[in-house]
This record gives sequence, structure tokens and C-alpha cells, in this order.
Amino acid sequence: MDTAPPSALPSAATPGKTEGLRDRKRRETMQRIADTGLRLFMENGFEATTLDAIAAAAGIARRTFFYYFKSKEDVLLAWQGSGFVEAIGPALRQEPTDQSPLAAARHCLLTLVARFETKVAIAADALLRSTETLRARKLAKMVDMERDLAQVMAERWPDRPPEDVRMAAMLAIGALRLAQEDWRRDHAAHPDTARPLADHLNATFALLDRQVPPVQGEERP
Amino acid sequence: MDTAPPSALPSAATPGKTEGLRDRKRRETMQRIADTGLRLFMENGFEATTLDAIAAAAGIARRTFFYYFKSKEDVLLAWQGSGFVEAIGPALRQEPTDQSPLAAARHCLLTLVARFETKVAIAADALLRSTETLRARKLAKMVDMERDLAQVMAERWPDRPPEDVRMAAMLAIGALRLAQEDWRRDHAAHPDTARPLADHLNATFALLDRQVPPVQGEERP
DNA sequence: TCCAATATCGCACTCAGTGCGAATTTACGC
DNA sequence: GCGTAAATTCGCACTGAGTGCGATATTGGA
Repeated sequence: MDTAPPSALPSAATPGKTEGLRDRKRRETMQRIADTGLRLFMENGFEATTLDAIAAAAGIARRTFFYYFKSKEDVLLAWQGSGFVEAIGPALRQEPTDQSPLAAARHCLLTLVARFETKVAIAADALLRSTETLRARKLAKMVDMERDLAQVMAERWPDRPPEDVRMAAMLAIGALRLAQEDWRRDHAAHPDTARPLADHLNATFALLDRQVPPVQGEERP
Repeated sequence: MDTAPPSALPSAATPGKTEGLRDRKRRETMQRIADTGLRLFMENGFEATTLDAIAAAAGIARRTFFYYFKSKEDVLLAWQGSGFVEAIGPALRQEPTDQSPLAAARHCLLTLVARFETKVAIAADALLRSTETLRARKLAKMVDMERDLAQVMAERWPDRPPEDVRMAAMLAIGALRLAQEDWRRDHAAHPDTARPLADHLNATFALLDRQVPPVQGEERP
């Protein structure tokens, strides 16, 4: 039914090897659980959907569910932007280093955001707001993204002091979060004429620039 | 045993009235639960401490616990900086408005941080890092602070565009979060010679200024 | 003093998540 | 092919958090 695949299987990935039957089945099962879970969540809500319902609908035993996911929440979390979290590191590695880390982050976030603004991601995001702990865990994921971002930045801009790149990562993810809030509000107020997330992200970064204009060889894209 | 009181009772506060016996007992009971909970958490860890243990040690029935707290997590969350979250709004209202919102936030955070760097707050904070959901919910609380901050800023600097003050609030709380990370790392590495949180907060704001120098009538304190 | 609101409590229940271990399936070297 | 080790699936029983319901006690105020 759905397109974008969740990630992160229990055991470590085997990079070079060709994927055997075992791995394929595992991936398929995990995907099936994730699909089923999201579908049931959308139909009945997150809390009203029991683990047993997911397991039954996915054709596995209750106990097997926990072999693939640590918790019910993790099923939904796996749809967090449908791979956005995992894509951001690699995306930043593609960026040229003749721009500032913040400008690079801005550019690659704009690209990613456009790629991941799908129906499924939007539905999952709405569900992510239905519970206190889910809202909280989404924030935790953004902090994870911030850490990854800072990590990659530190690798690619080794000349810049680490505190600077960490600050840049914080600014970038903070801007992303504010932009997402605006975007959601926009959609709630004008469901038809709402602008894409990328627009809001641009506006938020522009705001950041204004409040805090670029320095030292930073350019605006 | 402890000093700082958790807050937020079930029913709304009665501002002008003198506090009757009923209210006092309620506050006492809630405080006793919070104290007992924190003590047991510190002794045995968060997950190893059951609700029944807290209820028994606090001298109440298991069912009564849920009359005061929504969940076990909330007992610990109530110690979040021991009132820091609630103090930030009022503190910002005291700040003069001839400085920029960000500068004001910086100043009042510096003050608060010094006031709330207590043994209890530190212990509670360590416990808040022992579980994924607790970590996440702490972040959620910081976002709540960000919202409150933006709210008060909007009231007190009505001339500034709301997006600007929200961005300023994001920057301030983001800086607070990074500073707290540094401070914790500092304590982990040099338990004896570690610098106070206020120092790290100063450093982080300085970094923010550098990455993003102040504009438009902003001054450094 | 009586009434209504608040507070305390017990009971039974649902559901998430875990520990243990058995049964099954797959990968892989021989 | 064959056998072994590892990975996967599953059932069962258990703990513990949180809820719904309703009964009882306590308190504030008319």
C-alpha cells in the first residue's frame, strides 16, 4: 500500500554482500508490520490500536512483533518523515564546502523537504501529534538529526571550530522545526491554498538571516 | 528532605483567596509523593521503582497516586529544574524592554540558571537521562518553555514582529540546551573543577553572537 | 447541622512490554 | 545432500502502568 520503507533492522547491515533470502524476508516482514500499523493507526487512532491488532493484521504472533520493533511507538516513529532522518547525513555530504555549514544545511534541507512532503509523511506526522509521548519523541528525533548534522559538518568543515558547527546544526534544525510548525498552521488555516513546506523553510531561514545576518564568506543561495 | 516544590495541582489555582486547610493538605500530599518518588528513584533507579512502592512509601493508596499525578514520569518531570520552567515567564516580565528580546532572555536565563543549580535539580536531571521517553519529555518541556518565552516576549515587545520574537525564543532555549549539554560533559570529565552552568550559558550565547552578531540596538550585557 | 464538593480508596480490567524456552527455518561449510 | 549453527517465529506466563467505576470518608460553606 505504501511506498517509503522504514529502516534500521536489528542486526547490523552487511554493506557489500548481496542480499540473501533471509534478509529479504526480514525486510518484507518489517515493512508489512509498519504498513499495517500505520494503516490501523490512521483508521482507529494510535491509542485505540492495540499491539495484538497490528500483529494479527500483519499475520505474525504478538511475540514476533517485539522481535522487529521495540514498542508500538517505534512503528509510527519509523515513518517519521519516511526516511528524512536517515537521508539528511548523506545529503549534507553532497554539499560543496565552499559555503558555510549553515548555508549548506539550509540548501540540503530545502531539497530533502521537497522530496519528503508526501501524503504518507503528512498522515504519520498528524498521528505523531496525537499523544504527549509521541510529540516528545518526535522532538528527540530532531535532536538526533541535529547531532548527525553536527557530526557530518565537523567532518566536512574540519577548519571550523566544533562549537561553531554544533551551533550551526542547532540553528538549522531549529529553523526546520519552526518552519514545520508554520507549515502545519498554514495547512490548518487554509487547507487548499497552503504553501509547501519548502516555502516556509525558506521564510524561516530568511528570518534567521535577518535576526542574525550571515558573516564570514556566507552567501545567500 | 527536599526544598523546591513541584507545582500545578489538578484544579485551577485560587489567586486572591487565603489558602484553606484543604488546599494545604493537598499541596502537602502532592509534595510528599514527589519527595518520596524522587528519593526512591535516586535509590533504585527510575524503572526499578514501581508505582506501588511510591504509593506505599508516601502512605497513600495506589489509586490515589493517579489523583495527583498522571503518570510515574510526571513525578520526575515535576522536578524538572525544580520550578525553572514556571519561573522563566515571570522572570522575563521583570526585564527592561530597552534591550532586545534575545538579550533580555539571555540575562534572565543567566540569573535563573544560577538560582536553580541545586543538588536536587542535578540529581533529577541525571534521572531524566536514564530513559528514552524521559529524555524526550524533557525536550518537550523545553519546547514548552520556548512557547512561554515567545508569549511573554510578544507581550512585552509588541513592536517587534511575532516571528522575530519566536525566533529569538528558539535561539535562547536552543542556547540553553547546548549550554546544558556542555555543562554536563564538563561535570562528567572534571567532576571537581567543573564550571557552573552560568559560565557555559555565557559561552554558548557568546558563540551565538559570534556566529550571528547582534544587530539593531542590541547590546552586550 | 446538613449539603455538596473534594479526597481517598478498592477492585477489576486492559494493555504494553519482558523473560524463558521450545519449535521451526535458513545459511553455509563439508 | 547433510548436518550444524544461527536466525526467526511463537506460546506462555508474568510484571507493571494506567483506567473506569463506584463506594466511602472528609471537608468547606450555607
